[in-house]
Formats: sequence, structure tokens, C-alpha cells
Amino acid sequence: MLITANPKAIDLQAKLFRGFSDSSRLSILEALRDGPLTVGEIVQTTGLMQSNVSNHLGCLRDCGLVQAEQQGRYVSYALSDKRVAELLRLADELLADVAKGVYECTRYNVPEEQ
Amino acid sequence: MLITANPKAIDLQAKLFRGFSDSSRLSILEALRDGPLTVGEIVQTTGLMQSNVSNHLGCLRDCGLVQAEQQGRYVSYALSDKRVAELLRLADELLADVAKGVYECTRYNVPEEQ
DNA sequence: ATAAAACATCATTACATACTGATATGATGA
DNA sequence: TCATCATATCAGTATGTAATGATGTTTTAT
Repeated sequence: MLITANPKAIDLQAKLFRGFSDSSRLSILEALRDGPLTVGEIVQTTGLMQSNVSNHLGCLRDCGLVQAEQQGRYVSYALSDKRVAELLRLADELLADVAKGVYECTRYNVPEEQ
Repeated sequence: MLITANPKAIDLQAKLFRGFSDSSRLSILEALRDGPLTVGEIVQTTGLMQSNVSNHLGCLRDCGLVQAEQQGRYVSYALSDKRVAELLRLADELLADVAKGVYECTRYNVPEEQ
């Protein structure tokens, strides 16, 4: 039976992983591993532009990876589920072994040297 | 300290997750969860074009997520590490809880109805 | 009420990359 | 060797989406 006979689950999963597949979003998620942060704090921690952070946060929130809570005029963001952190940790471990391959994977984009 | 002070780890991780963040690659990885397959078998199972499958397999192989082994004129592919399957399983679990959010996330691309 | 701060949204631009079809490479058997 | 099968590579195209700058919205303080 074709896997694509039921494409929805795959599409959903791909969409979930896409939340993790961008450096900026990953920076945000990593920053939130140590606890909740306001948008401004995330901007400072990641060094990204505010509008960019807001965009990514909106995406991460829509997809359920982070939660927002209004606190006065600040909005505090946090990872929405332990398993988000678990996925990050598991990826860390996997990366420790396959890092060489990933690093040398220049098929699509080359990591910028500097 | 800026997280971006050491961007390499983040970039690598993003690249790793990008391996999982495309429906086609995910279909391939899912197909390989049940054991090794030849390229032709993957083509049949996923319903993707052969050149497309080969491209994605090259990417997945470069990044260390799958292993290739030549067998006669066939090439057999397999997941390269248990943790690849673990990541898929963990994502399944997470998805079970946040699926609603992911499904409704139309920020970027809308899942095609049919 | 007004101003300022914190955050969100929008349009635009630029780039990355998935897909296709054609072709090339390599292995096997006649 | 030659033909065929299995897989890989390539160029071209189209689309998705990250980043930016400008603007909108909400909250708080004066």
C-alpha cells in the first residue's frame, strides 16, 4: 500500500519538523529551553530582528510548539510541551554521532564560514 | 551571552531537522522504518518520481540519516541510526497532542485538501 | 488624552529548494 | 561487446519562505 495513500499524517509531521528546521526558530526554541522569555528577551538572546522574531513566534505558536502568555505589556513565551525539549535533546545526541555527515552535506546550502 | 555567538551547533541542528521537514523525505524515512528497501521499492512505496527519490536519498545519505549498500545492481537503503526512528516516534507522540495546532497552522502553506 | 513601550502584522524582496524530464553512470546477463 | 536494468546526476522551472522596513495594535504611565 502506498504511504501516500494517507498523506495527511506525513504532511503534518513534515510541518511539525519544519518548526525545528530553521536556524532562527531553533535559536528561539533553544533559548526557551532554560525557561520562559518575553519577546524582547528573545530578541536580545538571539540577535534577530523584532519583526522576524514575532513572525517565527507566531509560526511556532500556531503549530503548538510554544505557548504565549500576556503579562502586562510583555508577552511571555514558553515551550508548550516537554517533548519539544526532548526532541531537541534527542537531536543533540543524534547530531553528536552524525555531525560529520550533516556538516559535510553541501547538497543544498553550505553553512557560512566566518 | 548571545546564542548566535556559536551559530554552528544551531545551524547543524537546523540542517538535521531539515532532513525531516519535507513530506517526500519523511515518506522515505517512514518507509524505511520497517526495514531496508531498494530505491525502486522506495519509488513504489512513496509514489515519487525516481529522480526525486534519488535526490532526496542523496541528501539523507549526505546528512547521515540513511545508509546505502550496493547489492548487485540494486542499492539498499536503511536508517543509519536507531535514533532516527526514535525521533520519528517522538514526533508522532508530540503530534498526537499538538496535531490540532499544526493542522490549523496556515501561516505558510496550507495542507492541500482533496 | 497623549505618548511611549512592547509586540504583531503586512508588503516586498531575495533566495533556497522541490519537482520534472533528460541524460549519464554503473552493474548484470546474453 | 552490447543491451538492459537500476540508480544517479543535471539543468530548468516554479514555488515556498526567511528577512527587512514600515505600519498597526495593545498596554501602561503621565
